[in-house]
Amino acid sequence: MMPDAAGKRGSRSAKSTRIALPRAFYDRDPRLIGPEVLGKLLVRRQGRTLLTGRIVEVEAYLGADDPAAHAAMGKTPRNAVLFGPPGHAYVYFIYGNHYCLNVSCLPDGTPGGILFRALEPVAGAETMREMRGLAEESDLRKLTSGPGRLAEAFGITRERDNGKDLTDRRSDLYIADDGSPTPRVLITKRIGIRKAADLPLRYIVAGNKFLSR
DNA sequence: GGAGCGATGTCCT
DNA sequence: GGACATCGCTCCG
Repeated sequence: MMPDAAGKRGSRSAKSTRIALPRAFYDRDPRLIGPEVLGKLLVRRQGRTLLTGRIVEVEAYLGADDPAAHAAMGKTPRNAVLFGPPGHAYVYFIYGNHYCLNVSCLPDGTPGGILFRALEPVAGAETMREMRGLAEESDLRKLTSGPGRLAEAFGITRERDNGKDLTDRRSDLYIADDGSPTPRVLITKRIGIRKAADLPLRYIVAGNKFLSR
C-alpha cells in the first residue's frame, strides 16, 4: 500500500535498483562528472551474456581550453559526438590498434567528455577473457585495466557504438547506478598524453586494484 | 619491474 | 607526413 522505495532499502535487490544514469547527469562540466561517475556500472549486452564493470578510473577532457582534448581544434566528423547532446558514446580508434570509450558531456553545442580508463569486473568476466583472447588462468586485472583493454573486453568499436545513447537502459550499452555507496576519490594528472599533461583531471577510486598502470 | 619500441588506422596539416 | 587519450612484447637489471 505504500510503495516507498526509499523506505525499503534493505529489501531491494541490487538488480531491481539498477537504473540508467539520466541525461541531466551528463549535462554538466566533466570536472564535476568525473568524481561522481566513479563507482557506477558500465553495462553491455553481448549476445546472451551481460557484461558489467564498476567504473574505477576516468579522465575529463574539455573543449578549446584543453589542448589534449580531441575537441580542442573544433568540430570535425571524427569528434562530432563530443559537440552533440550529453550522454552519448564517443568511440575513437588510436595507434592503429585500440578503441577508447568516452561519454559526451555538457549541453548540445558545447564540447566535453569523460574517458573511461579502467573498470573492475563485476559480471561476465569469462566472456571478457574470451573477448581479450586471454588464458583462463590470467590475472583479472588484465581484463579491463586500461582504456584499450576495457573497450576490447566489452566489444566496443567505433562502428558498433559511436554515437550510441548511454542513458537508455534498453540499449546494449549504457551506464547504470546500482545504489552502491560513493567511493573515496583521488585526483591526479592525466596519463599518456603530451599536451596539457599537468592538469589534474584524472579521477580514481582510492586504493582500487584495477587501475591502469 | 621498468625502459624501449613496433604494430597499425585515421585524422588533420 | 606526422601525431596519436595504447598495448604487449622484448631486453636488461
